[in-house]
Amino acid sequence: MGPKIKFTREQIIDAAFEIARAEGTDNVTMRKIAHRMGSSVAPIYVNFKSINELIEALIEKIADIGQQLIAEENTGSPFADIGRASIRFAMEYSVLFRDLVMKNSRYLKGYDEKVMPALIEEMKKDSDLEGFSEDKLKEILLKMRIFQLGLSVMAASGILSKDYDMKDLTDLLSSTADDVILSARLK
Amino acid sequence: MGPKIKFTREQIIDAAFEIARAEGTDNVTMRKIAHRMGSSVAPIYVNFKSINELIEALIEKIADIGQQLIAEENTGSPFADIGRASIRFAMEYSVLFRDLVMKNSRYLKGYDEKVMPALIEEMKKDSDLEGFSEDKLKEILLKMRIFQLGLSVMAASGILSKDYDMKDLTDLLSSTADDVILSARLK
DNA sequence: TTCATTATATAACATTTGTTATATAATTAT
DNA sequence: ATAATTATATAACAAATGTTATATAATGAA
Repeated sequence: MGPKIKFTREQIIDAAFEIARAEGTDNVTMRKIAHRMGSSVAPIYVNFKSINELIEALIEKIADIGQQLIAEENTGSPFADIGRASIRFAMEYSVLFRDLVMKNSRYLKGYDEKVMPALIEEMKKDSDLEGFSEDKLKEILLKMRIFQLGLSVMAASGILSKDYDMKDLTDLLSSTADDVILSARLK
Repeated sequence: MGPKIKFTREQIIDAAFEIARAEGTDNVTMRKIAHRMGSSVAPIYVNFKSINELIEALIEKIADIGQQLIAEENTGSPFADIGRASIRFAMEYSVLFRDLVMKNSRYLKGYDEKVMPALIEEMKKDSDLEGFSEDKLKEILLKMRIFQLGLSVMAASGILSKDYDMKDLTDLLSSTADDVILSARLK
């Protein structure tokens, strides 16, 4: 009963994603999505009640991509993997990264709070971090989250010279991790 | 020759600033500024050719306020002063800070490039930093700029728990500075 | 085959915003 | 005092956008 569906919910989100990736989530409009799909706005309103609902779904997709990047970085140390994934996200999706940090930080916050306890557990198994109290581990993690965020923002905002590539940034990240850990060791 | 001027360029920028402070630069409109001043849009168009020109002037005012905060933090160590000023800016003007970092990072970049050499010179006079090569000083400065940015973004984005106050953040900043310097000392 | 359903297209409407044309009135030069 | 100047107000226009009403046509059920 009814014609075949030509435009799915997923296609709509994908189209929105491509626009957001290039222009930011603020520049995603119903008509732009429709134009990119070669449709009118009608199929969009069948799948989403409003533009807000659509943007909400889009933000979730963006967050999912962040997760996917983390899953791809798999060196066995989740601590370092998340750092690298964050920097990759900031470099490859700089516009979206800025959107996420600037206007949807609740996603970062929520993710942080969800992952932190697991990271602390991972840190306890790390031989480099043996003998530290739980509080000390938390302090180290906090400092590294802060550094990682600063580095990601710099990469996404073009504040850093273009000379820095992915390797330079991850080296900087691990060098600073060493600094923080070494200094904690000596106290 | 003509009626008295009731709305100056400065008043216009001030009104725009208050709107931007609360709602972000994207939400500054001609009509909102006019309404806040109790005028029509006419006086604005006498002083600015377009909304873009006005926003440009607004961004400059925002950057000026950043400068002013730095000037107010005067402990003799520009290195630390800038860090504290950045955090204060992020906390007191969180919406504007995010605007500046995420959409107008060229201002930060330009400021950075202008101030970096002077900061390096200051670092050379710092007794805590005696004996380091110029390259080593640059690395330390870079790491601290990154950490400071991350901390400011966290403060501005509400990613950090509300428990952290200005003192906690500056303590965290100087503790990490110690980490980086100590670690550099040991290499 | 015929008809109900519904995915899609089109077009209209309301709102917001930048911008401009026109009118008004206050001030100053003469 | 009169006239020119101009700061301001008002209103209109155009463009962009979200949203909705209506029309069209494709599909499956009867």
